[in-house]
Amino acid sequence: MSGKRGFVLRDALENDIAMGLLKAGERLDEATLAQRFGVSRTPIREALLQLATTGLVEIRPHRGAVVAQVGPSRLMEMFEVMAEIEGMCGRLAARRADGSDLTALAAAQQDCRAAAEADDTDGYYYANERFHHAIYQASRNGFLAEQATLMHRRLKPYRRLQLRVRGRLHTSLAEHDGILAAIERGDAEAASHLLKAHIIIQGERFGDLVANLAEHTA
Amino acid sequence: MSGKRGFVLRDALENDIAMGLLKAGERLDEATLAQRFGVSRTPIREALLQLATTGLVEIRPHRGAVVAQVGPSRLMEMFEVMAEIEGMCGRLAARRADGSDLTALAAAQQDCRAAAEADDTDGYYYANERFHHAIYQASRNGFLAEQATLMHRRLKPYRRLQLRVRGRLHTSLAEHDGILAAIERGDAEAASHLLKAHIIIQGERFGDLVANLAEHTA
DNA sequence: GTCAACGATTTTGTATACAATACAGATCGT
DNA sequence: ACGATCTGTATTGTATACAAAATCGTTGAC
Repeated sequence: MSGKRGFVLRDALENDIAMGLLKAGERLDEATLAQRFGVSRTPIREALLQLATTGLVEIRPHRGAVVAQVGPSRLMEMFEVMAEIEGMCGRLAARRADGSDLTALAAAQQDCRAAAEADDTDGYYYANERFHHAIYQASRNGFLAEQATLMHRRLKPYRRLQLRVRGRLHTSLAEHDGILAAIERGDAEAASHLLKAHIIIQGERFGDLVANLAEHTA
Repeated sequence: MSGKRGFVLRDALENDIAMGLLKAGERLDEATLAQRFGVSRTPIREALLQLATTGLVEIRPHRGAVVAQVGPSRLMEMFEVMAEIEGMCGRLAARRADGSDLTALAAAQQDCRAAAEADDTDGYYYANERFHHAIYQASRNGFLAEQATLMHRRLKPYRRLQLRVRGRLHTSLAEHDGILAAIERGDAEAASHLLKAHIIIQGERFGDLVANLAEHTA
C-alpha cells in the first residue's frame, strides 16, 4: 500500500499529475499526501519543492501547493520552446549520430509503426517517447538531452490527450519517417525543420482542443 | 548579521557560487551553512534541493551536497544550448518587440557602452545582464524568458571570469550593437545568428581558458 | 609494514514538535 | 440587516530530535 521506500517520491507525484490523477489547479495538501505515501511531511515537501522548481506545481507562500495550471497561451509558449529544442536535437543528431544511435532510432520507429497499425494509443505513446528520447541521445549533447527530457516530461500530460485525436497517430508516424530519413542521410536542416514542425503541430492541435472546452486566463 | 528573513536563501547561495565564494566541487555542509545564515538545517536543505534541481549543486545520496563542477566538455554543451536559446529569443524579439522593449534594450546597451568606456568590468557585467534580459523579455514568450534566465544563471560563474579577458569587453559591446540593430530593423534571422555567435564565442573562449589551467575529465 | 575489518564520529535523511500565517465563521457595532 | 473585526482553526514554514548511513581512525592479523 505504502509507496516503496527505495523509490523516488517525486516521480510518483509527477506520474500522478501526468496521468491526470491529480488535476490541474488541484490543491496538494501535505498532510494528506504524507499519509497517502506513508511518510512524514518532510519528504513530501521536498518532492513538492522539486516539482515547483521544474514548474509542474506552484507553491504560493503560506498558501500551499497546487498542480500548476498552464493556460492555453502559456502552453503555446512551452510548445514553441519545445519545438526549438527538439529541432536542435534533430540538427545535432543528423550531424553526430553514430551507428548505435541510428539503430535505436530505427527500432523505436519500428515500435511506433507496430503500435500505430494496431491502433494501440498507449503503445504508440511509449514508443513515441522512446523515439524522441533516442533523438535526444543522438544529439551527443548530454546537457541538451537532459533539458529535452525535462521539457518532454512537463508537456507529458498535454501530449497524451492530444494523441487520442483520430488520425493524429498515423500523421505522427509519417512525420517520424521523414525525420528518421533526414537524420539517416545527415541532413541537419531538414531534420531540424521537420522536428520543429512535428512539435509545433502538436501545440496547435492542443490549442484548438483547449480553446473549445475551457477558459481560464493566466 | 543573520540573513534577512524576508529574502530568499536560495539567492544568497546562488550568489555565493556565482561570485566564486564557494568554489566548484566544494562541500556544502548543512550545519555550517545553517549556522552561517542563522537558520536551522531545514531551510538550508530546501535551498540546496532547489539548487540541485536547477543543476547548480549536486547532491549525492547520504554523501552531501557539493557545488556542481562542470567539466569543460559539459560546459561546452551548456553553451551550445544557451546559444540556441538566446538565438531563439533574438529571432522572436526581432519579430515581436514593441516600443517599450526596444527602449529598454537601447537603454541597457547604452549602459554597456558607458561601462565599457570606463573599463568597468563589474558595471559591464550587470549592464550586459540587463541587455540580455531585455532580449528575453522582448521575445514575448514568458516561458522562454524564464528558461533563458535560468540558463543565464547557471552559466553566470563561468561568464564572469571570461569577461576579464582583455579586449573581450569591447568585442562584446560591438556584437551587442549588431544584435540591437538587427532586432530594431526586425531582421529575425540576423538577430538569431548574431546572438548565437555571441554566446558560442563565450563558450569557446572559456574552453580555451579552462584547457590552459585545469584538468578534470567528466 | 600493509591491508582489512570493526567501531566511533560525523553527517545526511526523516519524523515530530512548535511557531507563524492565512482562512473562516461568529460576534459586535452601526 | 449588512459589514468589519476578532477569534478559532487549519495549514504552512521552521526548528529540533531521532535514525540511518557513510566516513575516518584504530586495531588487529597476516
